Amino acid sequence: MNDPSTKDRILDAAELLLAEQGLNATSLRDITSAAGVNLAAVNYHFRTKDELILAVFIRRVEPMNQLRLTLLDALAPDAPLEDVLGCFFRPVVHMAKHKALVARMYVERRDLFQQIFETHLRPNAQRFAQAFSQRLPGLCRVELGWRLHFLVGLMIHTLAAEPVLRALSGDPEPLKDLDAVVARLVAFGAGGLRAGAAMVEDFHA
Amino acid sequence: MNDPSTKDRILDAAELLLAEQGLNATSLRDITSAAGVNLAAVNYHFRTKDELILAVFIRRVEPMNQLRLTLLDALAPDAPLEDVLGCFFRPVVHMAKHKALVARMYVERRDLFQQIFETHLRPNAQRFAQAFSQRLPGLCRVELGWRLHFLVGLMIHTLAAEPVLRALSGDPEPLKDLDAVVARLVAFGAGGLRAGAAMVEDFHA
DNA sequence: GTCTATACTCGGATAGAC
DNA sequence: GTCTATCCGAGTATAGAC
Repeated sequence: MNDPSTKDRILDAAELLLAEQGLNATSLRDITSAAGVNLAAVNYHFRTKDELILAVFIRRVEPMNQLRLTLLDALAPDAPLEDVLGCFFRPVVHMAKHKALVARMYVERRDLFQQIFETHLRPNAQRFAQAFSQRLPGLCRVELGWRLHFLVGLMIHTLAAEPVLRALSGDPEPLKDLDAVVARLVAFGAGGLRAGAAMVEDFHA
Repeated sequence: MNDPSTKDRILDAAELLLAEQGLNATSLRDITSAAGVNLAAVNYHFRTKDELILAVFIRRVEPMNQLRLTLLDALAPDAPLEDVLGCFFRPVVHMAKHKALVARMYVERRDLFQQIFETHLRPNAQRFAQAFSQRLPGLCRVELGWRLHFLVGLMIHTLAAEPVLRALSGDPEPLKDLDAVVARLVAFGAGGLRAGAAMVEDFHA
C-alpha cells in the first residue's frame, strides 16, 4: 500500500477541516499543515482555494449523481410520478453522510454549490424533466421549468436543514430517518407538481 | 433638506455596490470611497462588515415583514389555505425590487440570510404555522414543521432564481410577472401541503 | 458623539530556487 | 514536483482630532 499522494493528502485534510470548521474559517495554512504538506502545494495541484473546495466536493457528488441516473434508467416506462421523484431525491438525501460538508457548502458558498449544480447535475436534469413531463400531460416548457426549480428548492433546502428543522419541528434529529425524509419530499413534490399542473390550465385560460 | 448622515451615506453606497458587484467582491474600501467617507467610519457605525451587510438588508426586510403580518391579520378566519399561502408568499416575491441584493445575499452569504430569517421572519412563522395548522387537520407538530420548511425552501429558492429559471424554462425574464410567480408558488405549495398531509397518515399508520 | 489617520494581522497568491 | 520567501489586499483595532 502506497503512501497517499500529496494531492490526496490535501483533499482528505481539506474535506475534514472544511466540514468541521466551515469554509471561510478554514485557511489554506490550516489545511496544508494538517496534511503535512507545503502551502504552495495547493497552488500547484489546485490553483486556488475555490478550486480545491470544488475538487473536494465533486469527489462526493459524482458517484451520487451516477446513482440517480442508474435508478432512473431502471424505472419501468409506466412507473408512477412518485417513483420518478424517488430517483430524483433519494440519492441526494443519502449524501447526508457528508451532510456537514454539504451544509457548509450550501450556507457559506452557495455560488460554488450552484457551479457544481450547473456542471454536474443540470445535464441529467433534462432526463428527469422528460420523465416528469410524460407523467404531467399538458405542461408547457416554461411551467415544467418552474416546477423542476421548485423540486430543486425542496431538495437543496432540505440538505442544509438540520438546525432549522430542529427548531421548527422539535425533532432533535430530523435527518436521522432518511427514508422518511425521502417519503416527505416525494409526497410534497408530487402534490405540488399535480396541483401546479391543474392550476396552470386555469391560469393561462 | 439635510445632507444625508455619514451612516446613511454608507448604507446607500453599500446597498448599491453589494447588489452590483456581490458581497465578497465589494471591499469596505470600495464602499467608503464611493460614499466619500473614511474607512473607519464603518467601524464606528456598524462595527464589522457583516453587521453593515445585515443593516443594509434589514432596512428592506422590515417593511416587507410587516406587510406579511398585516395581510394575515386581514384574512377571514375561514379563508382557504390558498389565501394564507398568498399572504405568506406575496410580500416576499414583491421584494424582487431588491432582487439583486437578495440573490447576492442568498448565494454568497446564506449564513447571514439565515440569521435575518431567524431574528426577523421566524417570530411570525409561528403565526403562519397556526393558520396552516387550522386548515390541515390532523398534522402533528413535527410534520407541520417539515411542511413549513418546504414552503420556506420554495420561497427562498425562487427569489434567487432568475438565472437558473432562465436556463431551465427558456423564459427570458422569469420574474417579471410577479403575480404569476405568486400563483405558481401558491398552487405548488397548497398541493404539496395537502398531499403531504394525506401521506403522513399512511406513513405513520 | 463623530470622524480621521494610521497601523496591525491574517490569508491567498505567486516567483523562482532546488 | 516541492519548498522558501515575499507580496498585496482586506478586515479590524486604536489613538486622537474636532
